[in-house]
Amino acid sequence: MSSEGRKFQKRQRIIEAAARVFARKGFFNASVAEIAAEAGVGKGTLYEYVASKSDLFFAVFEWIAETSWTRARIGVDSLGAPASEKLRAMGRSLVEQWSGMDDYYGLVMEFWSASSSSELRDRFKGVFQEMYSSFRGIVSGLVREGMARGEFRGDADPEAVAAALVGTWDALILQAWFDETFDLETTTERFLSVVLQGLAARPDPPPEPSDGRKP
Amino acid sequence: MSSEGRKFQKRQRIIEAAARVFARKGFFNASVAEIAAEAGVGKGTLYEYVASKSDLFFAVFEWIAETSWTRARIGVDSLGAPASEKLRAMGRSLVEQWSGMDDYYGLVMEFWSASSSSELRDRFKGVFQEMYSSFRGIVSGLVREGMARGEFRGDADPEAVAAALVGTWDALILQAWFDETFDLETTTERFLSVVLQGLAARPDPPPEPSDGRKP
DNA sequence: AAATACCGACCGACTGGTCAGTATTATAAG
DNA sequence: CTTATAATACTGACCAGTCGGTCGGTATTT
Repeated sequence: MSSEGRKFQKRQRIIEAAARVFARKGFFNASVAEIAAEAGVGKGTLYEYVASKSDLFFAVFEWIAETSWTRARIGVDSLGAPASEKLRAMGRSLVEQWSGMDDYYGLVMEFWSASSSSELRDRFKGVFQEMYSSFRGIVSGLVREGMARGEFRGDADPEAVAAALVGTWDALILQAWFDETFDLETTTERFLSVVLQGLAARPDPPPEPSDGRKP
Repeated sequence: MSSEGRKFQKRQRIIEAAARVFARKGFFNASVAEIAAEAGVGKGTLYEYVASKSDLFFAVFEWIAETSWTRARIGVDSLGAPASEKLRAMGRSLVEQWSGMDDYYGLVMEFWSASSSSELRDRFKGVFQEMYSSFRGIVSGLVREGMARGEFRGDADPEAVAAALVGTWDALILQAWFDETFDLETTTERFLSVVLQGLAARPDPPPEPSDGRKP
């Protein structure tokens, strides 16, 4: 393997080791020495691959954001399905994904916290905003699709629904993380049903009245 | 004033000073010396009133939790109003409250983060769970009320709706915190409308059709 | 004059980052 | 293939600085 490739790989090893340690201890309680040990390298070596502890933390953030983001899109591609089905699939896939990320969830807290103070704020905030915004974009796109198809009411506000829905998923996952007795799947599913019910075009009155009479 | 009372008052002064400093700097970057200075006392004196930095942090947490909790209940007391109206009022009051708490919002991050690592985890987690659970209780109570009145569909799941709704409010407030261009009021209002629409007993959207005819 | 409240210099523990020196690998020459 | 040499990778003892918490002594109240 090329020298470049090896360097990259070792850097990645360090990042993943750091992710584990940061998840266990939090940013401030994690010492660089411990991270180096976890990665199986000397402290000095670690500093050959990252510029500082903060940089390392940000690299971990980017890595997690990247992987979780690519995974998050699963399920939206069921072509031709009704928008409501796509939204359901999306919810399921999100919930499923995060349920398997227990180990790293503490990191997310740490990221949020970092994005609200410290010198890293701006960098974190930017990535966060970007991520959420793309995510909202997908969801609002689905809502619009449903509206265009006549599946959803025409007077819905796609942006508002998307923002809220994304937020709800987030919050419910968070809640499940806090309270292991919380039934994430069921709650997500049922609430989404209510929302979809609220979004549905009126099922009762025929969309094309044409019963021969006029008001 | 009694010696007891004065002690209590000075402790409170220290707690509030700590809240400011923690909000500015975060738990780890805030030094006890700075907090003492902000409170206008010597470091040694501070330690007459709190046992440790961690203790102080937890005291701040309890204080914020207490005050924000008491404020959060505003608006639910509009007796006799339809459940949907009460829910709307609740949403408004929450949004309004947190919009005014900008200064302390960073603290919330810090609390979440603390509740996911460090020795303080269990204490924080407990209070958080308690708070959310009571809050969900109020909301699910409102939903049940609406169901009993025949205002909401009979097959709704009050727990699920409550959990999700509380989560949504949280998440939207968070979003507004991250993105100052975000229109919190409108989004909250519109999404709640969708949800209420989905909860409504009759899936008959127009509130005042009243063209004189019946389907 | 006793008791209480207050103070900040000081201590030990710890940490991020550095660097002089060692080990390993790549390259060149014989 | 072997040896010599340059280059790269690696290491952990060490440094400078910070911080939570203590304590002996001073000011204030009772």
